[in-house]
Amino acid sequence: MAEAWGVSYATVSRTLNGRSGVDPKTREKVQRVADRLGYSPNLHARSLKTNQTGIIGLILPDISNPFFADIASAVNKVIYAQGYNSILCTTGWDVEIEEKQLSVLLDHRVDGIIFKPSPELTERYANLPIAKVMISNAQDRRFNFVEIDNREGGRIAADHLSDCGYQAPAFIGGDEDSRSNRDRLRGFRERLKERRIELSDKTVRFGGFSIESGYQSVSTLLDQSDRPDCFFCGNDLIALGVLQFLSENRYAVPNAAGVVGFDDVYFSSLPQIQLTTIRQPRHEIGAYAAQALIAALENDDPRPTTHITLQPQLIARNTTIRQSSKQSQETP
Amino acid sequence: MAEAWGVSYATVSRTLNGRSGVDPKTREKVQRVADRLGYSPNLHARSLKTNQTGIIGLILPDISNPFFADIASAVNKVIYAQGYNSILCTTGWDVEIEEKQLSVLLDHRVDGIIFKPSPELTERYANLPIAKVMISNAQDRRFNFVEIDNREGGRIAADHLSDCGYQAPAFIGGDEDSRSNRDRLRGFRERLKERRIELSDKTVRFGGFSIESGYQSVSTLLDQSDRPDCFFCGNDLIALGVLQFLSENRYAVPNAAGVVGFDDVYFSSLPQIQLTTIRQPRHEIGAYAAQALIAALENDDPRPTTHITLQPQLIARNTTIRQSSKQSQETP
DNA sequence: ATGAAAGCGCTAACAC
DNA sequence: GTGTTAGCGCTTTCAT
Repeated sequence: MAEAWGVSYATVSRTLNGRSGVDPKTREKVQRVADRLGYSPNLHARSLKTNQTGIIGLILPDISNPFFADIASAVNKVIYAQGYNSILCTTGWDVEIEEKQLSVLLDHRVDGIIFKPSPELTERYANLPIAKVMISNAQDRRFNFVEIDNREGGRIAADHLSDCGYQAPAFIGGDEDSRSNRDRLRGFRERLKERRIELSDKTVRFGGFSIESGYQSVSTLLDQSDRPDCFFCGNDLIALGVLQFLSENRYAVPNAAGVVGFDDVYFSSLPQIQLTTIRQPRHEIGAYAAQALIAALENDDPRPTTHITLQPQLIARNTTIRQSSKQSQETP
Repeated sequence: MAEAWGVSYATVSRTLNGRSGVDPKTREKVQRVADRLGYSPNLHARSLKTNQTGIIGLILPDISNPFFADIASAVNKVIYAQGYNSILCTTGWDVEIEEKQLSVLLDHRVDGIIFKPSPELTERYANLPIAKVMISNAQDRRFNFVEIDNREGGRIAADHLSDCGYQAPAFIGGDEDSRSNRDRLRGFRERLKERRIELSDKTVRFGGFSIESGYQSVSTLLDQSDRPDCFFCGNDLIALGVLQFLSENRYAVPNAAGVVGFDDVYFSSLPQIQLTTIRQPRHEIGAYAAQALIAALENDDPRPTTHITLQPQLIARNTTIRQSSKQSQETP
């Protein structure tokens, strides 16, 4: 701000930051000049001095995936309200890009980060001397985290498919390295076992978290001799791919084949889709994560304090056989 | 970087930025120390000096909308590759928030911005002394812009619905203030007129760009005495809302009612949806915008040079009556 | 090839 | 209530 005006820089700073100790008249005068000049404070200079940037870093795999888009959206809503902004980094599920992006965020001296890590990078994140919140995963109490009880989600799916009377379940996952996916499979398998249904390795497939991947996997599974009669999918995109293949190949859903997704992306509820799925409260994930980060930012004790495990929920729709009984239906 | 090591800051700077004029031995030594210390350059300090931040601002209405999510995704992909990062700001279609976010970006001294403006703020953007690319809209040659020929999109829809034999078209738009929406309506109406079909004001409705809005609007339209037999919707979300209502109320699509969307969001192609729509090349929009911005950044002449108008395309699927003839079908 | 030093725009003592 | 000033971590002349 041009100091061509008759006050010192200190006074300007005090005024513009609403600090006390400025004569109301001076304050008003400065404010007017600032407005007239369209003054915009240089946040970099401020950051240099204060070691605060008002920016939080968000590392997510893929924002074209509505699941992450909604999380990002919820995070932003919360942090905007607190005067923060975010730099969103997407990794495309690529570890190297993720590492690179992380460095960039650090170079930008973000106040904190919210991230969905690839497993390989967990240690790297753990050692970061910065406020952070991890989304999903690992029950690693070195972090603040917000996660979904994926194992329970798997159990819920197993119960439901079994209740529906399906006999030959299959699991179609995304990335095999994904911890959340493994947990879903684990819960699925263990609950099936309790119900005396075996989930053989031949009916477990991994691909990616995409429509195409689901389409591919189900095509392979139905080529085998022991055909599954139902599919628990790692996410809704995969399930949509499965449904697409089933529809194209004239498999009757839900009677000839049941499909359960994971996430409850918003279009899963459309009348034309009506996908039975395990809902993750995406908005809550993002909102809680943001709140946790802001709490960490305002807390000088660096030890993690937030460990939130959110419960998934069965949303029974039309891609599995309707049960008359006690299930939770979409419209109770 | 602690200067506890026997070289001057200048040498460190030269080394780390790959400037010439450093003895290879010194260079290596410095590099090693930097690596060992996990040195992370303070980008704010650098920015203060260089007036460059390597950050570009992205202002979009709503990232939960897959249309904008895909644009953001494409933008990021391109700018990452050039060593830039982005701050993504979402406005929730709220002008005040948009203005606020814009100020924040300016305070952060972003190198440039890519934005989808609300009409009220266009002047504000125009006066910004910063590299910028506008997405969609206004044919305003004061800007670099990447836009869709919305009017042509409306004409295409009119041609198609008319070819299908529908007689009583309706238009269900999003925000009435949206220029792109008005252009679609304009093209729609003018082409209908050429074909001797009148689009009365009673069959034109606006709401928002959401499923709920489409659902509401169609319900009102079908309550009227002159019932439309087909709907051209401002975007695919609206169309999905329309389809939902139609499905719940047992209107047979496409025979009793035709529906055309706009955007071709990826789930519109699902077997269960098969929405006829006017495709916008979302990825191209984002990619071109990013390229244009980078070009502007590297060009010291501030005058806008990029004016790209992308053509929408009819994707005929199952929510309109199939034509045997010359239409462009999804799978030719 | 390297160092010294100024200065980017701001904040926060500290003095008056 | 206001001004002076040091310094945040860098880049970049200008000397040497």
